[in-house]
Amino acid sequence: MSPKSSTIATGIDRFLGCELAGEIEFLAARTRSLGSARANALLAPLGLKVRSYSVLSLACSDLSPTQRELAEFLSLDPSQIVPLVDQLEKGGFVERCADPNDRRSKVISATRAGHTLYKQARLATAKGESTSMERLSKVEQETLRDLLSRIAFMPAN
Amino acid sequence: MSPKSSTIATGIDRFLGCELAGEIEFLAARTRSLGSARANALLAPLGLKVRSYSVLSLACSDLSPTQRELAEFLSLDPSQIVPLVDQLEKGGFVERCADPNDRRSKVISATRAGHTLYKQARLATAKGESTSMERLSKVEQETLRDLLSRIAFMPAN
DNA sequence: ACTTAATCGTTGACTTTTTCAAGAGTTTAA
DNA sequence: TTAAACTCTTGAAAAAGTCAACGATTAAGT
Repeated sequence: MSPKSSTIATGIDRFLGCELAGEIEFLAARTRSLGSARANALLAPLGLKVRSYSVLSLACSDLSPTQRELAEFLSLDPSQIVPLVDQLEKGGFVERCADPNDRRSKVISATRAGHTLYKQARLATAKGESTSMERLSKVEQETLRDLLSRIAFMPAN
Repeated sequence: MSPKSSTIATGIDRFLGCELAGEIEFLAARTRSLGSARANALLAPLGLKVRSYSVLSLACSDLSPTQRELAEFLSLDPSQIVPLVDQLEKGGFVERCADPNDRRSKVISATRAGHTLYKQARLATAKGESTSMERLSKVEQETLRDLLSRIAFMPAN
């Protein structure tokens, strides 16, 4: 047995010590790439992708997000939100409601069916996340979440 | 003064407590998005983007990566490496060398000019990274790097 | 040795994602 | 009341991602 024991050797181990592997932007990119591939696979049976899942998640919150807010929070162009909401609306999972405070905006809220779908989808992403994090202890997982959230919401400056 | 004091209010603060904001995959996506936008802006004067910078970085290591290895390490399709190396080669920063062990492979290595360019580029990305991480202490930064690198290199399973 | 299967870089076609400018309707400020 | 700013939407164009196939080369099976 030339590789250690448990996991499959990927062949990139010899790059682990290189300078690039120490840059958080690179690490974040790889983390996202692996994570979203996994999440997409788990969400596919529900007819969702990571993007549409994210919109559904916010629509299921009690925060009544506008499309503009969805775009900013999800790091997307406002024009990218349109087809995402279109598709969820077509499936009957989400509704565009008039914003009482500002008739320019449209507030996205989940229907009953949307909430039901989200419950299942959330289980899928939670499963993916626990797979991604399986090499970290519970405490480490919370630390990671905290540190990441502190740099993920920096103002544009 | 309605916003606190220092930093610009982005308007997404009210979403910080939502369920999605607690998912690492989402946090990694936002981190990458902010980070690569900043890095691209800093690398642009050098004629590089994050992608080409990453290839150059590995070419400057003493690891003699093949294109296949570059693809795997950078989470890209092998066919995406081709134009990246083409461009760097055209600029005289990188060379495709025959792999003595396997004539199918091509080893990518940096030229003198490539090393020079990389030194400057590395300064740019380091500056971007320190901006990204400015809300974290030095110890926290190292913790984040360690935790992320442990989940960023999981085997495919 | 010889055939078969697998791998590497490359190309080309195709889909998806990203980016950007502009338009119609609405709100805010002057 | 006009002008400027903002929201959603559309459409076009560029960039990125996916995938199958090819020639050249290596590895495996017999």
